[in-house]
Amino acid sequence: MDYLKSLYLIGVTARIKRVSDTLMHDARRVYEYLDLPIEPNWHLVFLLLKKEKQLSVTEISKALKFSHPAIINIIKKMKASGYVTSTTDPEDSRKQIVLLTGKAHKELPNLEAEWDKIKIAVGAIFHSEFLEQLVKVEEKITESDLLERVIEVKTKSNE
Amino acid sequence: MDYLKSLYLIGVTARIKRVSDTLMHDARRVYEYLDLPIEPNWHLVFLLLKKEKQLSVTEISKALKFSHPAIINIIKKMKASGYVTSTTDPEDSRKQIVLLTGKAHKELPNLEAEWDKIKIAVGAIFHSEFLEQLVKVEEKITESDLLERVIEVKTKSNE
DNA sequence: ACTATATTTGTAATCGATTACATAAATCGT
DNA sequence: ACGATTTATGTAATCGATTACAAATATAGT
Repeated sequence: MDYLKSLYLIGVTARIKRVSDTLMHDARRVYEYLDLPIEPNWHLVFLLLKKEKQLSVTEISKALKFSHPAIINIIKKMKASGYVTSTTDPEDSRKQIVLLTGKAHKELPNLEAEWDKIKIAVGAIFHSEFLEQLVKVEEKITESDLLERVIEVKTKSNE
Repeated sequence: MDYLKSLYLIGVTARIKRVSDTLMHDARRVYEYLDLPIEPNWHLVFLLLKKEKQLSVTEISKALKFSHPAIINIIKKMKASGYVTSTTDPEDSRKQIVLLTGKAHKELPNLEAEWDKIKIAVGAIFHSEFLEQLVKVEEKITESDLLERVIEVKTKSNE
């Protein structure tokens, strides 16, 4: 009864987008419900900076695979909320070095307790079999993206 | 070396979004490359209307799981390109009945030949094992969304 | 040393789609 | 039959993120 599912390969892109959008939307609702004083996106920045101590904007954008303007925007908001500070790199004055504040470190244990709850809920939706398949899809896309594959198909069809 | 992958369940949402965004973006590039006179989104509307002959805006939005303003926008553009027409339902003057034009039916075979190429390329990225896992994820989300699951986890943790 | 190129950051414009809001028409309950 | 509610379409505002553009600094090649 699900039209998109009935299309198999034709509908798969739309279905992935639907899952993705639903998840992003629900994540915001979860953060509101849990009364977390941060946005879902900040989560990954927190974890990354906790691990790496200090990183430039570009380094964060590469690690999280967001565009750099997206990271600049997130950092701006996190700074306004007092969770990060940034200083100009003395060795390369183009770079902004971003790091967590004392407030961030103080609140991290509480945030982590809440993130653990979300993680359990996420784990109930995505089992390891899905994760394994997702890795394979990511590898396929990295190996050759959709356009390259279409070009290949088209080339072969013209032989 | 991939930070998001190293996070497993914490990064899975961001990774799905990345796959989804990449795919949507690549689809546009593919349509440009193939010189198709339509937008990727129209594909599903074409197929749906071909099958059902005529549908209202709401029926299309439900079948494709897009918001109704998104469908209105797509239909507006498809109409401007001469692929669909719409008339007011004589039995319910609120409804717009949308159907494919002669031009659409005439061009469908060519479009379908191009869509087949894309389908082969998509099939090389998403194997049946992924599709099976995706169905399970969709079922899990339909069964209980992320917020409900977090509420459940939280309730249990307070016992 | 100097010029061309690459990198980093920041801002503006754009995009695709959603939620919120508005209006008209149909349906339901009394 | 009529008022209240639901449904369908349409528009505006908003959103999150991207691409395009700009400016400053660092690096590389000659």
